[in-house]
Amino acid sequence: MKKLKLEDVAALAGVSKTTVSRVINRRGSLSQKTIDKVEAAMAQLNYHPNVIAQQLHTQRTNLIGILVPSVANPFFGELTMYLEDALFQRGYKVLISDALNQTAKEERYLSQLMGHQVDGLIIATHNNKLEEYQHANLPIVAIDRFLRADIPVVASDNYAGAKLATEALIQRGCQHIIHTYTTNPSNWHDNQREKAFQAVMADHHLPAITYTTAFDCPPAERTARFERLFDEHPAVDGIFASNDLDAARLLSLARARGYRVPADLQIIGYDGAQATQELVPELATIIQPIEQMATYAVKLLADRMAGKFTPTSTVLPVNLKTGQTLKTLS
Amino acid sequence: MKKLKLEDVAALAGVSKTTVSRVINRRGSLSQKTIDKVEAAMAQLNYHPNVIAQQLHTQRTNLIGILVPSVANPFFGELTMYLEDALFQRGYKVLISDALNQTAKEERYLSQLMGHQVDGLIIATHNNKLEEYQHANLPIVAIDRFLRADIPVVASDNYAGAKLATEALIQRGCQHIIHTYTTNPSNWHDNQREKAFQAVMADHHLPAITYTTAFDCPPAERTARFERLFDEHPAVDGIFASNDLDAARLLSLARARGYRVPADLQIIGYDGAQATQELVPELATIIQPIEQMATYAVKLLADRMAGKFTPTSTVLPVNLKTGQTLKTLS
DNA sequence: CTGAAAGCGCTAACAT
DNA sequence: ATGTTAGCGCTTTCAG
Repeated sequence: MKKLKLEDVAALAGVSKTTVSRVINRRGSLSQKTIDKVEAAMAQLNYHPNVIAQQLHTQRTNLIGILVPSVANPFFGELTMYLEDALFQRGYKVLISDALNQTAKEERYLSQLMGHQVDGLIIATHNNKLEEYQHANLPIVAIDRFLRADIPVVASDNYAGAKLATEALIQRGCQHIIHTYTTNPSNWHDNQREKAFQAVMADHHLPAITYTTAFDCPPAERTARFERLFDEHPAVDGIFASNDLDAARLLSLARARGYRVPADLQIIGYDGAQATQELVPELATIIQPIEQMATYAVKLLADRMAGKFTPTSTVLPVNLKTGQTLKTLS
Repeated sequence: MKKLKLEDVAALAGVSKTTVSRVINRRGSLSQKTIDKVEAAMAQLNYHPNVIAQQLHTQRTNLIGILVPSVANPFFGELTMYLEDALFQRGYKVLISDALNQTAKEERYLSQLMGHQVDGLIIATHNNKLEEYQHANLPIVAIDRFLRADIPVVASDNYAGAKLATEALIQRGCQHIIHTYTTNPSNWHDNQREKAFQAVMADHHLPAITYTTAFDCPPAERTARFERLFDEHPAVDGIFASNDLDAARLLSLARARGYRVPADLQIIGYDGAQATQELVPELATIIQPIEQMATYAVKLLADRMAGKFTPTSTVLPVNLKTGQTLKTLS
């Protein structure tokens, strides 16, 4: 099967390439007769325009690159799904890139994505080497992380969420609360969740204990770290884990050690991806508005691409989901 | 910031466009001096070649489209991650498309993917309208579903997996076993897991009870269906759920009804995605070799694109993961 | 209303 | 070892 060109259609329809192009793009003025002829010819040949050639001219690909740490993580999987859907509705297709916490891979990606292969970029990864696209005048939107002053950020209300979580534990009688969270290059200097945790604990005159793990820490090591948490704080009666995967891990470690949840120990996570809620329905958590975050990010990106004014930062509200890992308030 | 062309670099380096092109592609013979000059010029201008123009010439995009039901599902999220990684290593980028169980969306996608915007396609969705790409001479590989005689399939050993699951329950004393699975256009005529379940049950002279849900059944309705399962079969003592999300759902419904797991009721799921194992570590399941499935699919696609011979069907082995939802064998 | 011709930015013969 | 020239398939002035 040889490649069909505009010319082949033109020849069959007995018109010029220009006319066929006009019919395809519904541009200029055509007689109905010509339109019919051309469309018949296209159908007969099963002709599909060569998108690449079209793009060469318009210099647009209608492709949006999205960088995530890993779609295998339920939160980012769901985020990706909503991003993809929102972009699809605006006529864009999605070039996905799983950074897999590998800085090298992410950098290669960024450099490849330049040269106008994508019309825009949505970034949700941690370990960005900003220099790579420092000079790119590519519209970019970041999700939940500050990249550069001129890149708009869409995030959920991390401070309010962490406050909700911490207060939920305190209200239910916890005295010995530990906060676990993941450190990464984009939050080490300004972690809203940690700040809220510290502030709420201070308000209640409680000691604020914190355990951190690196963003690229492998699962086994992460478990070891949490085992140590229980070794060092056997009297812990409340845990606020900054993501649901860690919360679930802590929950099962605690049960294995004989803690009764929520009687001895209460646990609350963070994220609230749909799949997580279905898999671990008993887990209390802070639900981020994943769909809205995606929708806003796409809207912002579209505005940027259209050269419109965009807010620097967009914060969306979160929700507390109680569950059997928390006591019921009397 | 205006657009940089090969010509700008050539001018700065004091050579011709061709030479710059040769330097970029490391083709032909160049003097080291020229190479240095050109690379300095590129660096100074922060020049990135226009990928679209390159593609117009080669008629290849190095883009592979992948169609999945939803990356928000841990199994497909993980599959996507591995596919992406394997493709990236071969120099391809991934155009992702979440069918979201919407036939209409999937069809629009398929038609857009034609016109040589992607060099190949990996399909893991259920509701394909094959006619759409009937005429496309696009290399395609399917994952876990038969699409057409000339499209190679990569799948895990569904028959062996279901056999393992069913026998695990029987070995542990289950007498009243129910199999739940999802029906979709690609398995209604030949569901290996259901067949294995039927066969093993028959071998043991046990009644084979089956509950099905449609692939596009919303979560709430799915839960209702499972509630009915318990209403109609209160004496159920073993459940083999054909995916882990359903298994987890059944587990929590059962606990809510007062079943002790595994004393009264044993449950085993299917899929074994990493995230699921971390979130619900107690769940016994059949682990599909997701990474290998992805690797093979990519290898097959690469072979197809290279015009090489490829097997029609590739079956990969699965593993039983026991867990606290099964009794321990004495 | 339609066609001829000039590019879009790059690569690959074909010179030199 | 390097430059000149002719396209890749399409869109778009500019004529008619």
